[in-house]
Amino acid sequence: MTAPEQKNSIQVIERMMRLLDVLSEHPDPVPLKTLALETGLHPSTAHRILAAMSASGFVERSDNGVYRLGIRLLELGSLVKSRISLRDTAMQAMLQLHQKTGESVNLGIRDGDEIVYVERTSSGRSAVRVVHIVGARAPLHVTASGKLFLAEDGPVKVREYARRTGLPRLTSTSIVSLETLEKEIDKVRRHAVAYDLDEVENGVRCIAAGIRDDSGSLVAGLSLSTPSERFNPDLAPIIRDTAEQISRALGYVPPIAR
Amino acid sequence: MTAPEQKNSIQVIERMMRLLDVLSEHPDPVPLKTLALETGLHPSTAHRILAAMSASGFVERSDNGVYRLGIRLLELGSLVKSRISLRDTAMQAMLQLHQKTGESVNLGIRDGDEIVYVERTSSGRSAVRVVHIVGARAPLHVTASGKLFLAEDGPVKVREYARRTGLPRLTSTSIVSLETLEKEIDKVRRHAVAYDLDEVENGVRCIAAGIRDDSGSLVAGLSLSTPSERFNPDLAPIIRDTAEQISRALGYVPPIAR
DNA sequence: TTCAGAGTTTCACTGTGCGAAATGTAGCGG
DNA sequence: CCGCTACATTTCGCACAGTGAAACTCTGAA
Repeated sequence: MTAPEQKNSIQVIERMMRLLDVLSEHPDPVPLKTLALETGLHPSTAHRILAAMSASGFVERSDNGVYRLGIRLLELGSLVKSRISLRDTAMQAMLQLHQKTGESVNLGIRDGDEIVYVERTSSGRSAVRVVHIVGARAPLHVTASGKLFLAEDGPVKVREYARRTGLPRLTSTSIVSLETLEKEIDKVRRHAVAYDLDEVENGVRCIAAGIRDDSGSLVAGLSLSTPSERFNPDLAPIIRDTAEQISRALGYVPPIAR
Repeated sequence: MTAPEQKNSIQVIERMMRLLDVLSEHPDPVPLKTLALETGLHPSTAHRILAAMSASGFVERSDNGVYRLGIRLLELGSLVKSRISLRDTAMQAMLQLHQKTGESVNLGIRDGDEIVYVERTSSGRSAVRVVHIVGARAPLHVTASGKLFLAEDGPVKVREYARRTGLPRLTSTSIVSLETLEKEIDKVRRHAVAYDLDEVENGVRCIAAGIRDDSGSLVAGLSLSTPSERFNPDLAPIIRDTAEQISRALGYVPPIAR
């Protein structure tokens, strides 16, 4: 089997896509016969592929035997949407912030007990290394963005996080006691901004503010990283403003003043 | 080839779904090696299936060779969403309820033993996170909407549900015994309204009422979610009225008063 | 430059997906 | 009720489509 057609091609998957295409063209549920006709597949072949897709939720088969697109597509589609809109929306604002400040700007999202950096504007001036590279991860309690998520969690979850992780030390200034962490988190909550002062990597400091989506959820941390000697806390308001700008673009509606 | 495994099963499609599952669990793009490891597939097999999915838009492969879920899933997912016929009908009433109460309103439908959230009005005031995101799922017995569906099932099916799922605990207040669940379901039946008191997510409470279609079937749960400290059971009648309004619009005819 | 690791391509092999045929089901009309 | 039709579902022998191992290529780090 060396046909040139084999390149980038698996027959079953292509047939499956054809079935999904036909289903997507029909507003109403579709019977097997129609699907077989419009895809050109043998009815028993179509039947079997539809059964496999039905088992995985890609297709839904009702009692009277008609098929429509299934709920798994909605779930996966929602993931795609949420992952695209955050990055695309954030990137422009990040580049502007980068130009204003001359420092690297990072976008970090939460994955369990860690921050994962998913976007970054590059800066020739930055001495920042390993930690803030796209794809890199770091524990919540030593990163500015991570502290935002812990502040969102509330005291019980912060304690659970501390117990679960043991608050590992990365540098001599890392927070390693629950008491210190809780105090830090309180400050984060009050100021809606967080700092990382040489806590994850020696010689690197960050300021971060939270990005929220249309449901009000904290979905990412926007952080500015600088070498320690260039650290400037006066940049906090501008970082907060940028994060708020991105949040609004994501559909976030700030709380009514109380 | 007569293995019992063949029932409802096509190996390539199952492998494809496994790859999609892994990608859905990773917020960031994933390299081939990781995908092969986490799915247990041989790298060349994974590579080929990913290439086939990439050709159809189910997966997107970037220049540096990492993979993420693709745009075709968003397209198909949007179709699924738009075709849930109750969506348009419900949305207007949901927005009104949202305005009246200032809280987030969710529309959840049943998929087997879980509730899937298919619509949501956003609220800047809500601290609600992961669970009620569009596309998210949660077990029936710990969600207000889910309890409506269990009440509709009847005692035999509720017992089967409990046996089948083991009533997994999500929080310290989750219902985990059949006896407690049956009592709760009885209350739901009597009041035509259901509650979720920190049972699926700490710090979040819901009130839900059922939406019925023209055949009288329960087709969705309309729920109002609030942070626990803002929980107000006095909102139950207004939620019930809104659900009834939507039901009527779907052609539901209430039973003759008795 | 070399080397290691990841990604990509090739190919012999076999078991998985295939279509034809048989069987089952539902609805309709007499 | 029975017979018919159309569609759906299941069965099964078969061959080719999908497979994994090996070879090859590429990339980045030392």
